[in-house]
Amino acid sequence: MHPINLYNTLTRSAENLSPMDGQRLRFYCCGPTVYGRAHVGNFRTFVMQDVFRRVVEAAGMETLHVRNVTNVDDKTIRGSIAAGQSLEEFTEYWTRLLHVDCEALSILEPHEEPSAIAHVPEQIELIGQLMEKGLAYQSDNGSIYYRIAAFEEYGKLCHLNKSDVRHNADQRLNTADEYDKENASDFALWKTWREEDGDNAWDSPWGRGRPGWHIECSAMSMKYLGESFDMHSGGVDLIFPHHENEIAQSEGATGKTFARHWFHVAHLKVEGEKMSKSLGNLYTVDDIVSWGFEPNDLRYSLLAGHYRQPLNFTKDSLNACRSARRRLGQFADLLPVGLEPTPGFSVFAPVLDALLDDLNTPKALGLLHSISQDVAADLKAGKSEPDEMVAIASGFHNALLAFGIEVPQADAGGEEAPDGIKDLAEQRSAARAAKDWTEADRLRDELSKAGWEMRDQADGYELTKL
RNA sequence: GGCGCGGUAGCCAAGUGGUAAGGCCGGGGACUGCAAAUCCUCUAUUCGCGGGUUCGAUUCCCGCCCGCGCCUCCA
Repeated sequence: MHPINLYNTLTRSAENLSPMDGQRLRFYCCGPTVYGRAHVGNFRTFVMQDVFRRVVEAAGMETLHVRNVTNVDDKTIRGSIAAGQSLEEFTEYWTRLLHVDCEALSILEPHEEPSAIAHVPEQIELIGQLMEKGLAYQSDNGSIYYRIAAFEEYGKLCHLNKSDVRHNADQRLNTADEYDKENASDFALWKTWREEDGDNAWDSPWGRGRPGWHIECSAMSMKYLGESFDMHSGGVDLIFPHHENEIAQSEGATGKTFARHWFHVAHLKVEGEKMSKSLGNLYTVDDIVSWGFEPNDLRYSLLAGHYRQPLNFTKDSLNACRSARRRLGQFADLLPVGLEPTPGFSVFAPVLDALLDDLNTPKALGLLHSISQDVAADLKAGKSEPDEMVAIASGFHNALLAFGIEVPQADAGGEEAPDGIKDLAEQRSAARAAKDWTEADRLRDELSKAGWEMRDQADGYELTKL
């Protein structure tokens, strides 16, 4: 069992991480708000969280992976009302599509996937503890707020001094909500019912209402992982305020360290621009597929940059990654097939080392290519021992699993051509046999116009759908 | 104002106090009737700029220029 070295936002340094209980590495991932299709930016975070899990497991550790879906908030409530559906119906619909996309991207299912709707009692219980400890208070309008002045360590994750916080720095805040708080930086634990909430209200000791956003993650992570666990993660935008507030809620209530290690994934840009609804660049997995790429091309491209660095997502990068994946596929075709895979990375061990070193996926992918080329050169030069090849093929296979990358294989077989296309192809073969190049070229053009590419091979031809 | 990140070939992107991984694109070659695919091969005397430390710096230090992120509900 190798520990993984991972940058910890809390300490601003890379630290070794292994299960604190010596058994399973328990970690929590902040999932999406399910009010629409998840976009490539969301998936950068989810793919990196997935690679974290795969690498940790490849290093011989067991995991307990919890990823929530947020289904009680302004956007889901507004969306469900607009759609004329219950909040459950509405958010279950988008959760199902999330699962479809995750599967397409080879993202492993978390062991638990709790949602806020299903954990209202746990959240109420936690708020009650905070009330008892004087860390929360009820305002005149009935809502419950967290009293950050009472939590000494507030700001330790995002490294902001309370005095340095510029309140409402980017003018996004709805100031109408702000009057009832003792301090502008206090945040809502329980929101009292308002007209626009419709039927979405639960009874609590403080009246009908709904939980605030941050409390669900504190309640659910501690329910499934315990009051203290190994790692907590999400996109960088969650560092403040979401994760800072989770720490305040959880550590305030239990007096114990919440998550030991905080892992945050930098944001994705699209064609050099910030992603935003107004720019219309919140691309989805379906968009990528409609451009003619495979979801795995997207996955590869999300691993092509280091997770702590902003990554620029472009169609060019998808093209590059598709080619790179094909290249790996060509290598895979050289390896023996049908063998019982063995554990271990063999000559590909440096790939795992790079991944264990703060999830250096760009370096690891580079090594995957360069080692593959070395192996291929040895194979072609007849310098490799057949029994070595079993371990090497397994090592390659295991390395791909650690990335969650799939490579196209020659024997995968494409789409079957319809009869009309096959007829044209046969005619062209005949023309070629007769050395009638003009007719052969004409038929190739005709096939191309019909959407099929015909490639001549030594012993026949291959048809590929364009 | 506070905190933080980055500037490496046409593009993407690793990296180290001892002289630049890898991928894509592009060039050349093999193969092919021609293509495509594939294979082989080439492509940064140089790492934003200016100083300093050092036998030696892209890598450490200082200054500057440029770009970016966060500072209350966006992965």
